[in-house]
Amino acid sequence: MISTGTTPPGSSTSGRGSEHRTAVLIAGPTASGKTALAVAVAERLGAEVINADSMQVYRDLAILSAQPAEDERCGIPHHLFGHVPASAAYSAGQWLRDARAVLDRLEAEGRMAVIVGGTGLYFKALTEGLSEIPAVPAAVREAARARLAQSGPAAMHADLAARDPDSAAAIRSSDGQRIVRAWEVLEATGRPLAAWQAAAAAPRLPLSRAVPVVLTPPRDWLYARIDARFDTMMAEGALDEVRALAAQNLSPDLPAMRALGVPDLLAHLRGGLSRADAVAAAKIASRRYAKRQMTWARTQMIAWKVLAEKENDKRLASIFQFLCENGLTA
RNA sequence: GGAGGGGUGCCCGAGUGGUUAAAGGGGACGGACUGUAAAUCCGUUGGCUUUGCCUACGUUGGUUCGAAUCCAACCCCCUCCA
Repeated sequence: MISTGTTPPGSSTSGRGSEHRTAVLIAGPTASGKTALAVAVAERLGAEVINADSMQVYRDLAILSAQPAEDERCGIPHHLFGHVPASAAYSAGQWLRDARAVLDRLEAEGRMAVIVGGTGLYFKALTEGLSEIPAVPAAVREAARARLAQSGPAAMHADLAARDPDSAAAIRSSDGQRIVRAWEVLEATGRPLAAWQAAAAAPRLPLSRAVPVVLTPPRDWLYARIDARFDTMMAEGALDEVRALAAQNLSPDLPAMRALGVPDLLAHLRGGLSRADAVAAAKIASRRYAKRQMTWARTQMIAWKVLAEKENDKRLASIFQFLCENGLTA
């Protein structure tokens, strides 16, 4: 019940000195101002910043994923930004392992972490746990994808249902991506995905040990910022970034190749779309993504503290008030 | 000035007499979500006093039991000829 703006004194979140919170979690839609807020919080706490954004991990997407530039980091150590190549298919599981390693080190040093990003699933994995599932060999993954491409989602779903009814029942027959996932796990491990997921894993950082905040700025304000920011990205060389990506000849299925703006700018470079149309399409895709993020915040981050204001100093004040209530001072 | 084409819901666009509040797409809005999650997928989208009523296919009028669909006039847009 820390989701109601200002937490009244004496509520369940205060006065329990035994639990100490080791990280500030900052989530929110794209272009909501998370990066600047994270640095400001980290500065005051002597903390280090950890990325929780599925696209900012790719070094080839510095501009398009809006990774903080050197001067924006204000000398504070940043982790898991641009640490993997676009040719890699990163994942929530991989992120959780990477984040765990950084958190372990920071905790050993008695230092706090500010974990910031827009990927709801990553935060969920961190705070609620992610089932331990063996890695699926690349050959199996490719075979599963090939099967989807050939038979289509409905037929593959039917095949899955025959072999693994439990997993299939939880997936729509139109959801190719999840069907493939269930299929490849079954193929690789001989055990249904649903069975693996039924075994809960202990979360690395339960919410009770963190200060979780979600930014939920007014939508009109956000959408205007998204548009303006994409124009800035274009001015900063987004097209060159995509050109460099194209030169690598990567599979279009790779996560980095599907980052917001990449498919549209790629289409433009190949002549299928005017620059103006590509930019417009990228902005629309970004707004739709922001909307999904807000839905996630509203429905999945029930216990998070909601920061609806758009001014950074007000956001900071709310966060530090929350910290004080929990016996932490900057 | 002449010939032809066209004006449809927030936008694009199908529809040429009834089963059309009007296909499809886009946008917008709502939602799902345990390893591609900036992904993938689902729903809603004229109004209301909601088994019905009202408003709606450029405008006005007409034909018809019945019109977005046929006719007339007018307004606007595009192409070609002068």
